Amino acid sequence: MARRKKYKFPKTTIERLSYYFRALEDLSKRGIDTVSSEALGGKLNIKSSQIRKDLSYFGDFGKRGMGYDVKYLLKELKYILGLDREWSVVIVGAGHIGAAMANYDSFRKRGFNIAAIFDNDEKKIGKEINGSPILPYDNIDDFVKQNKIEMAIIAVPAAAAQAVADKLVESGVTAILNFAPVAVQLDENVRCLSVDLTTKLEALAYYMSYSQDKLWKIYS
Amino acid sequence: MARRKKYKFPKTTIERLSYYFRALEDLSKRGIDTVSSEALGGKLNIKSSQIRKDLSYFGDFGKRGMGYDVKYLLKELKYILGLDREWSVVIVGAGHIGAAMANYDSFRKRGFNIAAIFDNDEKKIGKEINGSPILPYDNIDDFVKQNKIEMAIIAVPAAAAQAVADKLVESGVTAILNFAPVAVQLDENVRCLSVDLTTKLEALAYYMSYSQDKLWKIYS
DNA sequence: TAGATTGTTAATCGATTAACAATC
DNA sequence: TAGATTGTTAATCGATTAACAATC
Repeated sequence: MARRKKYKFPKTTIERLSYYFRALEDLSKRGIDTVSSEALGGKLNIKSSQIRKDLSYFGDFGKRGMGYDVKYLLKELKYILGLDREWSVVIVGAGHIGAAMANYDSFRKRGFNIAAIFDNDEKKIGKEINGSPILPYDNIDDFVKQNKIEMAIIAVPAAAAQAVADKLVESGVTAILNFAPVAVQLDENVRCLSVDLTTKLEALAYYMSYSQDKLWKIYS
Repeated sequence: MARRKKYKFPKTTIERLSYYFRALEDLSKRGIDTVSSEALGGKLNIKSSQIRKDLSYFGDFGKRGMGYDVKYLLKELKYILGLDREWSVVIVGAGHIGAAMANYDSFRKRGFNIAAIFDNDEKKIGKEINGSPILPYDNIDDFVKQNKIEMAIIAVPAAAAQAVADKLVESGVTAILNFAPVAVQLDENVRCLSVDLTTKLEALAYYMSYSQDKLWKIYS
């Protein structure tokens, strides 16, 4: 295996690698075994030079004049993205979003196994969602330690998120996907990505409000 | 009302305005009526100069030496973000994610009303989720037109997303929040934000994989 | 007035893109 | 070889930050 070339690249690159990976899977399924950066970019609405640059941070995967071998690049991206292994994940919060995440089969397909869901609600504890048990929140520390869980999805109300995150990190979790609409403050060696659904809708509302006079020309 | 000053600002600014809005709501609830950019930034992990710059794109909201009046800035941000009105939204897809969105009360609190949910599944049609009816997908065009729906949430499988988006746009929708893991191609006057859950987890997996030798030093 | 904090400028930093030599 | 397409350089573009004069 190749790779690891430069040690600095835009934060957005990893996200795009994930898009490339998915598009390549699709091409592979359709029996296409070679693709140029131009063709791949067309599919994804991304400039070909952007794709070549992103890939160049990790190695030389293409053949000049030919493009990229789909299967080979898939294998390399799988390795780079850390998708060549299984990840055990816990979900905290068995509400609507937590449940939706537990039911999201794309996670499993990618090697993310939902080991358990934690909640405080007596009525939910003991049940399971999509095969994953709902356990009492009080047991989370032991569970995370015993099962060497590294990743967690936080799907609790904003007010509880920071405490949950702290507890998770204390137990050994080092990557968090956070759905609670707050900026959780964490040690910098813990990776935390937030998905803020309200903010997305609000941004849409903003754009809608000004769809008419989109470029503001009025100075006050 | 003031504002509309500059006509160009970073794409990230609107998202941050939404964070400011939420943090100010919290301050307001706690009876605090003045805040400095420094204090607000501390709460959100955002540099004070960033906050001042973001706000400056829209007007002069603060008082030198004093900071910002919480209630006043809230009112202004509400206006800027387009949250001073109600928005009618449809959800397409009554699966786990669609249902979670319909149940997400923060939307309603912000003035986003889920007018209806559309699905093809006979077993779901006729039921309702959190007070919103599930209607047959075939009726979506009429419904959107009759109710002048402007915003939509797409929560269908990847393969169906483009067709759904096209249909929505044809019916008059101009803003889309897309949960399907594909890049939907739309006319540029339609606003589309995507939430790609798998990509988020994959990015975390990447960071986990290299948490040890985070800064790559190995050249191949 | 003295201290605090804004709004804005200019510098820095980071990401994208075009262009092209290298090479399959 | 001629044509295609890479990987990389350098230019451009955009976003963040520090610094500070203005002013409450």
